[in-house]
Amino acid sequence: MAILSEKVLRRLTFYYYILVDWAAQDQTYISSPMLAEMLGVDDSQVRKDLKLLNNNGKNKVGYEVQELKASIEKTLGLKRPKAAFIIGAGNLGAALAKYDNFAHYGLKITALFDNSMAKIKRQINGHQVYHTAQLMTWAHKHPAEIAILTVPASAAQAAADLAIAAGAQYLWNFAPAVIKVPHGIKVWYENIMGDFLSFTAQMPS
Amino acid sequence: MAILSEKVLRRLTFYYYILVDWAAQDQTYISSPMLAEMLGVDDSQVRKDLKLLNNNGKNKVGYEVQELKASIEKTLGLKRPKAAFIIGAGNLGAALAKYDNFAHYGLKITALFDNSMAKIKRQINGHQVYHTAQLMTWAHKHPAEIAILTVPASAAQAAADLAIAAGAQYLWNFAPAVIKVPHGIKVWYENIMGDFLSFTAQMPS
DNA sequence: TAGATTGTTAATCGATTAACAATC
DNA sequence: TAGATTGTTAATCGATTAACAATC
Repeated sequence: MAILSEKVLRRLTFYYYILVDWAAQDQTYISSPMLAEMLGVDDSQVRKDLKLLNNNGKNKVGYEVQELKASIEKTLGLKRPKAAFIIGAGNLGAALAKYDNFAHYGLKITALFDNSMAKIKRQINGHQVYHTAQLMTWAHKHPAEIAILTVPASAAQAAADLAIAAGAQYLWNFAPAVIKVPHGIKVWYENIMGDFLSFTAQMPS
Repeated sequence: MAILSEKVLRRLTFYYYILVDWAAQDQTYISSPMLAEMLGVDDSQVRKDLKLLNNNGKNKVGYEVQELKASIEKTLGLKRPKAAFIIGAGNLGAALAKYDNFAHYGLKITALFDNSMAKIKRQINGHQVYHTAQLMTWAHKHPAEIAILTVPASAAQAAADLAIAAGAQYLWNFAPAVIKVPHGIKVWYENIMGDFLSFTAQMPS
């Protein structure tokens, strides 16, 4: 299968949300114009996207809901287990550690790390919080390919460097900061504050 | 000023993060090749973006850091106060209510609302949690243009309908669900789970 | 001055939309 | 059958990159 663009992947997740809903309501088929209307995109776009996953629709009725759902699950790797540690045990880090839904999507949180002595030794939703100085040793015993960075902007680069040294190859960065990483390391900017700003920038002043 | 595309706005937030950092280090100028390198985009892209804000660079030295920072702050409306209520006082809602940084970006949380009796009457970071049945009355006295939806997917549509009835025109939706809204209402999908899925879909299986 | 940088136009690239024959 | 829908190609649209004269 060809590599899917970020745009396509993002739409796939929206199709998926809708399919989960339709499956729960025992709907058998869904058509491209229906999906298109719900997402606000063109229906030919939907058909193209689904064709990329080698799904075939039926004329007059559309696509089989269960089949399509399974196909997106496979493409997005929902069944593939992935381990991650969290650096930054503040509010956001804790919220993510409490978010049990991650497990449904294949993500397993191994532990949290923080610089603050006040936070270590606590447990959050069954996950232990350790001092960052222990991360290298921990990651050696519990390898994780993903690091979740929920630190302040000023600590983001140091956290990224540490995560990479500990073997993480995918950084999910929630800090409002641009970080520099070696070639081959992937960074996803979960730019919540930035998203908010671009959202509100649409408002009339 | 022309309406800025979502792509441009997103880049502006990244420039902003860098400028905050450079300003803190008392740097006077920054050039487009420097910004481009940090963001991984073309330098002509940077110059185009900055030109959209009517910023003028100086040959040989680049752009004035403080001036550019102020200009982006103005464009993104960081100084314009905006009120929001949160529907869903679970972990994510609580994390957002605790995130004091919002205030720096002009967002004021007025209150939280939840369906669960167990959660109401609590305070989170000084913000009161009320029952959703009280939202209409509350919003009448404390109008807010933004509603932050941090409910489970199954409750997303109902929360959206309620928020709109209460006068919100901008919905910041953290629930993994596609919602239907009347024309004129803006929705921003903060698709954390979806972002994670598109991120990990890049991984080799 | 020489050389780095801006501002801007033209070229390229990729994503979205339109259109329509084929299908059941 | 008639009509809704798929699958796919062509056309359009928008965003990114390349190129370079002008500048200080």
